Amino acid sequence: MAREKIELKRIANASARQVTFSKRRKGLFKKAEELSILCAADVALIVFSSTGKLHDYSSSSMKILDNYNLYSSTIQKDGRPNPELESPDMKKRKQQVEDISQTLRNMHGKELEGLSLNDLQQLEEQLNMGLNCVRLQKDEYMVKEINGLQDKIKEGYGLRLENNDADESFFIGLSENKDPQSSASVTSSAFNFRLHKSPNKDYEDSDTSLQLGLSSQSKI
Amino acid sequence: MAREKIELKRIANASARQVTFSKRRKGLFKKAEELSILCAADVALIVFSSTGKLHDYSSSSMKILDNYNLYSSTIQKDGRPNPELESPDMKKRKQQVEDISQTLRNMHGKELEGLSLNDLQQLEEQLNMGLNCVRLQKDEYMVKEINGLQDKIKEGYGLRLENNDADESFFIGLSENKDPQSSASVTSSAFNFRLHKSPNKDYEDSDTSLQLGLSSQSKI
DNA sequence: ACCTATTTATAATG
DNA sequence: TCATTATAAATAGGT
Repeated sequence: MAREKIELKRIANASARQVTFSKRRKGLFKKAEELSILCAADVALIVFSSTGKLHDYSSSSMKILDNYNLYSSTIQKDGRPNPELESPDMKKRKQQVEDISQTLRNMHGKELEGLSLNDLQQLEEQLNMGLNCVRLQKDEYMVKEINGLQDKIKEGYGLRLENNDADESFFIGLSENKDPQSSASVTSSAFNFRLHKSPNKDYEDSDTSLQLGLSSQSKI
Repeated sequence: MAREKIELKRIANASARQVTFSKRRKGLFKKAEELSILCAADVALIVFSSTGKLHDYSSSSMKILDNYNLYSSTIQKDGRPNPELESPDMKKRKQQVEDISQTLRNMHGKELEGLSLNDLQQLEEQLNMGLNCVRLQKDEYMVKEINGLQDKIKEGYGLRLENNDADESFFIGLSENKDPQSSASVTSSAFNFRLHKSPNKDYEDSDTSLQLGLSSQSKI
């Protein structure tokens, strides 16, 4: 649109390229604004010059982007996001991950050095309560399993003995505990069966390396 | 740029506005691409029509935006981000928070229903190990404190008795344990002093509501 | 930065 | 949406 038509390819001369960049960038931003006004559209535009300088425009209703998410789009040449220009939203999310991970590491007994005595006692209490719940759940699980197996065996008995007087004393009487909070000090009475474990290791002393999170869950 | 000049304001007629939107959007995207090619610039452009439809362009070196962060910029009119158009990066981060939170809830003995017996045993083991570490750290903390106090008292004695034969049998002999892993089964030997607690509650039965995370840390 | 010949974009219309 | 076309706007090259 000028004295002569130019080919659509990178302008070789660096200073000519810079001049053209300035002119066309201005034009592009103007057109972006016109579009947003004339057509009531939301427009957001980011331009990096070849020297790396950032220019951006966003229409009023997208102004939120300015301090929200648009800056999170500012990827550097290498494809990594620029943390300087990260959105507050992403920053918040990252901080959240960091905080929870720290709590989780503490619950695994790691990085306790900075904690006060009060923190440590709270932590101990939480771990104790968690442990209680887990043991109760484990008990419940196993009680169900055992009852199921007993039912199966009984059934087999019934078939073979044609519903005659089978020796019921074979079976343990187990009742399922629905409410984990109802039995007070279950800690020591909890089953401690070992499954899938080599028998020569004591439970409390197991040197199984600390698993941070269960198999299906994220690493810290 | 046409038969006649138009005023820079929202086009009143809806269908005329739609036509102009189509034409000008096409022009804007063309100019954006030209700028990126001619000037070796990185350009990213997002346009929402007034009907809410999304159009976007990004130059090749910003293509990363397509599956990275640009879509996280797509805020809806109400200012909330649209989860549909969230960046994979943000999705990943959110999932991470969700996963870790789930692990943390499990460690607090919550939402155990879906876990297998194996999961429950792993969890129990982790909690046991964490508890050991926390108790060791607490012991260490208190041993230091006690030693410090004893030193202070000794000092006072020394001043008052002018370094004469004070009754040293008053002091407990305590050694600091630097390595938490070195003493094997500390669980039952750990101190269980209660600080900042009402004395009428038993430790194991405490109905203190479950605190998810320490005071300085995030809620789940 | 400005100038201006020329190209390009596009408003109105069909 | 597509095509036409008169006109406005953008801009390449020169200063």
